[in-house]
Amino acid sequence: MNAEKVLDVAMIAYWQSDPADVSVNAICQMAGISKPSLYREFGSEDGLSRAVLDRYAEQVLSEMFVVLHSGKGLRETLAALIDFASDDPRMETGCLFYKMRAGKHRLRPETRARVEEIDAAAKAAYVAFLQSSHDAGEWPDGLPVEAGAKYLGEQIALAITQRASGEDKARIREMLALALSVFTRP
Amino acid sequence: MNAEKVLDVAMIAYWQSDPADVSVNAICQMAGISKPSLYREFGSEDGLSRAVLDRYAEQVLSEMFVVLHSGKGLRETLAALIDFASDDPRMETGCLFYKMRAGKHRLRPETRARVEEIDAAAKAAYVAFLQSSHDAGEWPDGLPVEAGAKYLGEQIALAITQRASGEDKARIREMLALALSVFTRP
DNA sequence: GACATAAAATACCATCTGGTAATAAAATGA
DNA sequence: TCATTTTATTACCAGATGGTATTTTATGTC
Repeated sequence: MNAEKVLDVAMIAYWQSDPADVSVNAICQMAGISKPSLYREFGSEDGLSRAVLDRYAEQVLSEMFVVLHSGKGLRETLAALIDFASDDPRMETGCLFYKMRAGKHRLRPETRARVEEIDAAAKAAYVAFLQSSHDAGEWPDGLPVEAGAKYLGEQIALAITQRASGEDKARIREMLALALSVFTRP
Repeated sequence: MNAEKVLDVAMIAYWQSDPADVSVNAICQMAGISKPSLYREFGSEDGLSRAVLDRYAEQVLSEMFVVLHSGKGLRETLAALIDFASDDPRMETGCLFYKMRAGKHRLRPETRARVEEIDAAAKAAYVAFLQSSHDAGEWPDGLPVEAGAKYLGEQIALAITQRASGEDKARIREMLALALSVFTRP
């Protein structure tokens, strides 16, 4: 019984469809283990999904944060975000974190709390990025950093969520670029 | 056994939480009827949810379309859409149609087909509205009408979906206004 | 080999789901 | 008034869900 293998199997299953649509039984079957084994390792379904989310955060989400903390300019970073959201093959079936956030009311306490933590961390990263752009003077007048950060985060989430529903990549890029053009207005 | 009353009860339940989280049993209990009564009237859960969606379309969605077909100018209509999405008390718990669309993979065939119909009708309404704005000359260069329509529709959906998650109305308005400002750039 | 210990699996539990067969109640017609 | 037909209810079904008590299998130690 390999805990890491189980986490991988569960992560892929949750990620490709939706956490709410994948049962503990199905995960056991896919991982080739018995249910009591899984429950001894993770305690509950909540414990499992929380562990999966942890793994997803450090394996996938961390790379998104890298883009935000690259220290490059506003335009370049926005372009990288657009590339990631609309073209990266890893986001082809959407983002597990956004799927969990969208169905937050269906999550049990541990996982839900972790989702909120990550959400707060992401928001902080967006704020830090936009604040540094503001300090560098590349920032439109009359738009508070906090509001811009929230807006940016939601637009990225929307784009990635649309990837999960099979939307055309070119169109997603087009729309996201349009949405983010408010940051680079002449 | 009053079919309309059952539809009302089911609509409110689906609308306030989420279609996927309300069981047939729960609806029967809330409506004070027995399950076989419901099944004789609507045939299946799919039949019920489809009937609920029909009712929702003619009672609620129709009013959104009225705004689009009012014949007013671009700015005024966008302002009305922003008002509706971010302030209308009926959207306080989100939009039943958007909830169904977001969980489309969980719907059975009848209801799913109806969702797709309504989606197409909404898209057509957005296109018609933007086309008339284009013909009136109040339209930014370099943005195809089709792309603008899709963008507009998704931004409204995003705003209303955020209402369902308890987001602050003022902030939603702020973000939606920012997103739609691309249509009224100087 | 015998024995304790840890890890696994089988088989089960209560609860819920959508859906129905059998049945009782009530309305309707002659 | 009595028989027929509608309408509603009770009681049930098979299947799935999250979760466990019990039993089996392996692993090391004397």
